[in-house]
Amino acid sequence: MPNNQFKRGELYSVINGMASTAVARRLQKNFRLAGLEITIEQWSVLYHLWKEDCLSQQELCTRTFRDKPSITRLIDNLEKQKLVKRMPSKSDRRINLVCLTEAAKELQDRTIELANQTMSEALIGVNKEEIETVKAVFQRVYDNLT
Amino acid sequence: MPNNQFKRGELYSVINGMASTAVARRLQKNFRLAGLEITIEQWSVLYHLWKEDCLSQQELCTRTFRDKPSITRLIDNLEKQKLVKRMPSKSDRRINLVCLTEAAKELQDRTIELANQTMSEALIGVNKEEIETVKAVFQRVYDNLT
DNA sequence: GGCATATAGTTAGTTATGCAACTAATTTCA
DNA sequence: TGAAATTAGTTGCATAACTAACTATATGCC
Repeated sequence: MPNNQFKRGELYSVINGMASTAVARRLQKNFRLAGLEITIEQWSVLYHLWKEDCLSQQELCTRTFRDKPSITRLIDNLEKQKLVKRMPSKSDRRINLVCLTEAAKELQDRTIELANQTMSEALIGVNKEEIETVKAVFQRVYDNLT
Repeated sequence: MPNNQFKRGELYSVINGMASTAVARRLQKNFRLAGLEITIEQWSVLYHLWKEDCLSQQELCTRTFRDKPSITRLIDNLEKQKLVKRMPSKSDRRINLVCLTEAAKELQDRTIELANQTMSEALIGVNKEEIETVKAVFQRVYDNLT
């Protein structure tokens, strides 16, 4: 495999510090400019709940690639802002179902519009095949390591 | 441009949560298993100093894609562990030059070996052109947003 | 039934990130 | 020359990350 010809530390720097944080910072900034007081981390949780409401915390861990304490505290903060509510599951008393409030549902269109604008800006000059390659590589890296 | 056919939130999830943190977590774990008590963030600073010693904090901001307070505190912690030392610049008294200690120089070979192993594992089944595409896309995204 | 094991979630402690506001030194330029 | 603007670095505050250790509920199996 030709991997050994690659400067790995360089890719490490790139992956860990550059594009993801540039996108995240810009999206966060756009939220702020629009007067929205949520963090991108909180938004990424809401994003999954908009696709499917009332997920367990464990399910949110899986879908957002976070560990349990991180989700616990993100949900704590989202609950403080009255954007989600913890509901006890009836079938398994260990489980909290995390459900959207009306306020969170109203955020959906505005923030997704901002995210789309931000991603459009970020992806100027990047074609579809390149995006597919990035996604495939990331999936492969993730699968290799978990 | 075909970007509008792409589900942007999906890429956002991928970029923000998946591969980079999987790589970071694995590298951090490998450091721990080897008995090395440094964080990957600290390592990424050392990595740039191994390439060129005695950089200013501002230069480290640029090279590691971090802001000034982050570098200030990373250097604080590295200094506590006696891995770097702040040296006042003679030509400009505003500047701290961050220089490696002997202890940090001894870490270089061991940790770079671990990073190479980790990246090899992460990149199994990913070919050179795909890596080049990822790097190019990330550079483009970064340039688009900064 | 009851004990061992697994799973869901929380808490504590340390590190890191981002922003805003600050000090100190340097540069610009009228 | 000297005031204004710029640059380097620090500090305070809030949020978020990971690990390890914890509680509570559910499941497996003898």
